[in-house]
Amino acid sequence: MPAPLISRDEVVERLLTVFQRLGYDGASLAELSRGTGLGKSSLYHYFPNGKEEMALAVLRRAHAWIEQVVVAELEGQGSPKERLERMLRALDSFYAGGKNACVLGNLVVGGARQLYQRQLRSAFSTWVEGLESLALDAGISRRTARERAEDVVLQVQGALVLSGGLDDPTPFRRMLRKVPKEFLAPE
Amino acid sequence: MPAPLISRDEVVERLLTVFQRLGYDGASLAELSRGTGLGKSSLYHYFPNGKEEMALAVLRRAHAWIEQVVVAELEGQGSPKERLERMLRALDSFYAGGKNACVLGNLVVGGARQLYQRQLRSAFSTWVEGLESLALDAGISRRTARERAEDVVLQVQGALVLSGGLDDPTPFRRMLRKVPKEFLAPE
DNA sequence: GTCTATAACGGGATAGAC
DNA sequence: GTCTATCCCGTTATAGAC
Repeated sequence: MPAPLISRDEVVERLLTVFQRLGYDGASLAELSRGTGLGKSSLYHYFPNGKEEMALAVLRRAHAWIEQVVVAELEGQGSPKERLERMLRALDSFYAGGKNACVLGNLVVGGARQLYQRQLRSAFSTWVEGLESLALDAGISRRTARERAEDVVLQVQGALVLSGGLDDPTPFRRMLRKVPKEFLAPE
Repeated sequence: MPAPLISRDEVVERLLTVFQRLGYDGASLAELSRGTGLGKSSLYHYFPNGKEEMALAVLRRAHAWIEQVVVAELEGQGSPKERLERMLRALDSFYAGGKNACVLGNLVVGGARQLYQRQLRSAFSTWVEGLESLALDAGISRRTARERAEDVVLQVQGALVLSGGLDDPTPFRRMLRKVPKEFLAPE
């Protein structure tokens, strides 16, 4: 039995980019096949439950990425400002400067919403809680910390929608500069 | 020839709620039929080019709503603060306190994005420009006015995504209270 | 304008060979 | 693990009666 040409993680990564572009309902098996370079049968070998399982794997991958990259940066070395800016740089790169959409945001739409509400909630919560911890580290009061944490995620998501709608990455880039000032402002 | 039971405007309005819930790819003709109470044939009577034309009509309706409700409130009577708050109340009612999604936001996803980029851009622009005018009225400098206007739309969209993802309308409600303070703050 | 029926197509999913 | 072939169903779309 020949070793797979690409790892399962790599497959999930590629599936993610398809769901990110097209959303759940828009991501046909044909596109998922094209995007991964695997035939449909191979996809079903990896994911016996089909598309539903693929999206689930993608959401788990997104959650892991939030934990291992986003939150990890927030909990890393340096001042709160430096840590926040490292997280924003990771987002900037992941979202290609505002040209890509957010998988989570795109999976909140349509058929996927009901199917994956728990996973979505969990992923967003992890992200918010990571930011909340950072705010507390920065000496922000407990109540304000939660609000500012939610505000960051809210502004990232909103910037992606607006930049997508205007077909112009400017709002996203401006958001990246604005967020640190607001997040760390004295109360 | 019997008069139609509901007006074309009413049909478009109902189509809008379906696209708002399910996005473009998720809105099947069966759902559009259910949502309007019209048979498929009747839908094709109103929209000979099918779903593509339905979504176009919905986007035109959304644009008209932005002009005739959102921007109209911004240009209405009263202080800038009052006018902004009237717009936010209109949004609160339209989005059902954060429980509904935004049609525009949901049509930025998937197959619809390429198809309707011009209309989306135009709708978002009208909204931003209405807010920009209000900011200028309120004595905000030209440069800041544009940024604050974009920030409002960005925060509305972000709040809808986050509230949708967390399945909790709290972020949306908090955004409604926060926006007027930021928008009209001294520079 | 609306209905029933149906064509034409694409989507998700499976079977079995290799 | 991957391929080819195929099935079934939902979806889009059209035709024609009323």
